[in-house]
Amino acid sequence: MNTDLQSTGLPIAAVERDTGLAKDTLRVWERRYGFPQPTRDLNGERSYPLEQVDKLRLIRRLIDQGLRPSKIIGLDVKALAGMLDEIGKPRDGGDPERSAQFAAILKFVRLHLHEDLRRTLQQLLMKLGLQRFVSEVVAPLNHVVGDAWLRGELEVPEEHLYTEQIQNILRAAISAHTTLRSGRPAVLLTTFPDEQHALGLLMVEATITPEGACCVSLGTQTPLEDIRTAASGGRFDIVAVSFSSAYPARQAIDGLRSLRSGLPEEISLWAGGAALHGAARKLPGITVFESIDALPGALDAWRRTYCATQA
Amino acid sequence: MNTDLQSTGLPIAAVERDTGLAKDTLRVWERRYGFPQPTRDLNGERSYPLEQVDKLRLIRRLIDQGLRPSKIIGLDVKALAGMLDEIGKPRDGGDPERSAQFAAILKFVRLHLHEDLRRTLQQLLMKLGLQRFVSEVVAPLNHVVGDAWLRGELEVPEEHLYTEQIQNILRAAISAHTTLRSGRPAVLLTTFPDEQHALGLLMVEATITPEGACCVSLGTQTPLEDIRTAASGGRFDIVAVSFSSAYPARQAIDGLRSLRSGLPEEISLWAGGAALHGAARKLPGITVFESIDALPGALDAWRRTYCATQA
DNA sequence: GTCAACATTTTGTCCAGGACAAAATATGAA
DNA sequence: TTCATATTTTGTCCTGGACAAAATGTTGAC
Repeated sequence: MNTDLQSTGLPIAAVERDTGLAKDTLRVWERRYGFPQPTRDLNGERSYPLEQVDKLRLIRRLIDQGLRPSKIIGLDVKALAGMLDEIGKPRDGGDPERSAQFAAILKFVRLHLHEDLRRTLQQLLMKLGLQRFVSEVVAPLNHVVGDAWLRGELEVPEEHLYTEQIQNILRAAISAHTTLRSGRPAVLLTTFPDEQHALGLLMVEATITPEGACCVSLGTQTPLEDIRTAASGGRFDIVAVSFSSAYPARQAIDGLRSLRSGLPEEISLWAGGAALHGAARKLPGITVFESIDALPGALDAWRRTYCATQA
Repeated sequence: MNTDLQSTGLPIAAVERDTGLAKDTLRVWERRYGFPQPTRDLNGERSYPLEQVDKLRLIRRLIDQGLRPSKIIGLDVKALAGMLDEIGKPRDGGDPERSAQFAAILKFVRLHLHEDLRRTLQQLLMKLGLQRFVSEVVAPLNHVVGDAWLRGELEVPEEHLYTEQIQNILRAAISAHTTLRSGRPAVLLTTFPDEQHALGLLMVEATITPEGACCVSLGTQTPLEDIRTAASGGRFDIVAVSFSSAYPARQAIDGLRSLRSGLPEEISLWAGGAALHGAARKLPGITVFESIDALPGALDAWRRTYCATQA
């Protein structure tokens, strides 16, 4: 930990934490591509200037979007930011009133106006109801915030503030729907070991709890084997797993296949999240969600298949 | 990711994730102490047998408790488990009825009886009220669960289940106390970059929100510099930081001192958590909490100092 | 045209073993 | 006791080589 809050450069371990790039990767990039090019401190250890760390962050985001290091590592910060803009664009295009609201919310996040943020979200929740709030506000807002973060327009605490507030509102709303003790289906929610994002799980829970499903969330990062035993032992009907956009698609697919084969046939496996777009056909026996809106329909379908009576 | 759910040995990266011991550390222990002694796979890469990983986990826990690698790395699993038992003992010793309740809760956690777990906690919350629930149930339960986890009596998903349920209950209860728009003091809650545990923050929030404080949580892992700017820019009166027992004491102390010096004098800095026990005198200008029970008193003291009128 | 099989390049992670500063402990003085 | 100083322990960093897995490019069959 730096003794000064102001420091001229970060040690390699801090850069690893900040950018998510492994120490080995940072060193091998330096060797291969000549970037980053940290200065050395008195002990001959790498010290990364803040601008280089910023650029590394941008590069990291672009790689998560499918670009390759060698293609982009030589570009300057402006060009990288431009590419992220391009990628962020194809979204949006909804109701202009809603868009304006999103812009306002983003402003609240940026200016740390937590009161206004909370109030605005709460009002939207009241107006729309939980399910529409999730699909029409939270989901697109995640994209807006994600894009802003991608472009470096948000700092860490802003992103945290946003996530916390959304979580608070969703959790509160979910717990207001006092679930049926033994609602069906019983759904086990969690993520794979390298996935830290819990928001997707909450969105799922918020969408299907009002439909009478009985959700139990294990939070993030549950080992595969443990998901299997928890699902089998807990009389669950469905295991639902979510993946954020940064999660490696291959790892998700392999993991899901492996989990599917280890799970009793009568337990359904549901999966969704940005990492799985277009991967449905590679995952036989698994219900892949391209959008959160598909959840209620899938729930109905499940009930028609497995239950004589509707809930 | 392993293709098989069953595998004979884990690669070094998986062991790093599982045990929290850096790859470099694993390799240097092997060189110095002869343990762990992984087999090699076809590519000559380390493959750690599960028993060795289990032992590493125990060693990790003991090191977190202040023991040193060279003293314990040669012991067998049984001896290590025994030492953890010793350390876990000095707790307990409360109301026998309450102890029985804790044992029951622990059983629910172990057996994944989420319904019973939720119901029992909810009942205790109703009976005791939020503040007493936190100090008389959540705090000691954390110890009980933490000790069980330390001894390897709980698996990952059980620990997750417990944490999730407590979080759900606390968040719901907190949001029921619709905070005064501009309650005083305004408190910014967060943790340092290497601290992932959010439960401490929620406990603080649950304890002081009913007292009329206005809490904003940034969640875990906010960079020091960002805490500073967020606090200064957001008109906060108090910054509160929590540390779990695994957090390195030195790092906490250095970080707090640094944060204190970077923060305007009129903003108070509060800190608490297992990592800080007995560290109060090393932290002048910082309010260090040995127990969650001290929070309401400190809040009163703050109000007497900084406000003419009580809230 | 799509798809599968194969060849090539790119890329991340692993390895060894040396070095060294920071943390923990032991030792001695006030 | 409490402080300052020496010694040991311990985690992290270093270099530069190696190589498998992933991504991409190519070919040929359908």
